[in-house]
Amino acid sequence: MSDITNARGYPIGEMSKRTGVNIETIRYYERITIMPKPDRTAGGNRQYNHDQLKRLSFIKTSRELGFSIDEIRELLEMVDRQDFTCGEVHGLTIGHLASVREKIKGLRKLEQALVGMAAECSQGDVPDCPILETLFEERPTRFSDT
Amino acid sequence: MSDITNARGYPIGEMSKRTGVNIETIRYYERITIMPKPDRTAGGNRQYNHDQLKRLSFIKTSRELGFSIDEIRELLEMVDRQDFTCGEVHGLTIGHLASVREKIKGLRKLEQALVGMAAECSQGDVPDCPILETLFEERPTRFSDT
DNA sequence: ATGCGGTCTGTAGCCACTACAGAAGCAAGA
DNA sequence: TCTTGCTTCTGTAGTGGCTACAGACCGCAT
Repeated sequence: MSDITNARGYPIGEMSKRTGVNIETIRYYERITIMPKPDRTAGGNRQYNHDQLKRLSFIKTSRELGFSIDEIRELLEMVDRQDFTCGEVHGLTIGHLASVREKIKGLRKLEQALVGMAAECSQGDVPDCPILETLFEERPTRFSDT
Repeated sequence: MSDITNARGYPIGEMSKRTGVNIETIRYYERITIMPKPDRTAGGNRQYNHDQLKRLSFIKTSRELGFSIDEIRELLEMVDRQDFTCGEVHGLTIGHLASVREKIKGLRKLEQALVGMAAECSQGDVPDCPILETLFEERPTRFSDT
């Protein structure tokens, strides 16, 4: 728990604890080259530095925000090359925001459809169910092209 | 376009056109046994009947409503065995509805976070971006545990 | 020296498809 | 009957973003 640990670098488990990213996932990120190959101990164990911790944390936060790995790769490449402008990053974010809103819209429609079906249902012991009837319609008007 | 086609059964392409399910996906559904093995022509091509068309259409609609393959399998098994009650189906639907609402909630939070980040951004030509700064925070308060 | 937990590599599995390759079927026209 | 051209066939591998092993090795405390 001293800063010597810090100076020596973080083993992978420490990285995992600090960021909340699974150990297997950290190695996966290295394999797909969004995390760099870290230093190794004499015995071959990974040793990360503080920059790498920040990078992993960046990836984690971005994933939580729903950015795809490719989008994150793009962001990180801009950061690495130091040649991004605020406008570019903004654009990427807005684009992602649009797709999130699309997803929400889709899920809302879906929610309404489910609510509608459930409302028609008696919930009784009878083997006669309006939900199944809806699902068995050949061209359910519910989802036609709204 | 006559009903003779109908009497002979539908080839897989016709099934695909009528339901909007990809041909490869129809074969996949057969492989994972949520669609039955259909009859074959002398030459070995699949020939579906009307019940199978209805079944595929059921699967398609359910997928559009976000039911997982396993949930659909469960519904279909109840239908096949004829031993479901309206209450059971209702339960499955309500359970699914809850998970859809969870997803919407998550996406809304995510949306707000993105909006917040984007709002702070000047969108200018400067290589100094509050969005990236947020992403690089070690423990972004934005997502801590709300 | 020993024990025990952390870490290593490599591979396979998850979900729900999708995308081929290369061969064979099928219907219509010449 | 033959050809043309579309459809369908099987089997396998790839997608995204991890996750889960197995079996061996590392590193630190006692």
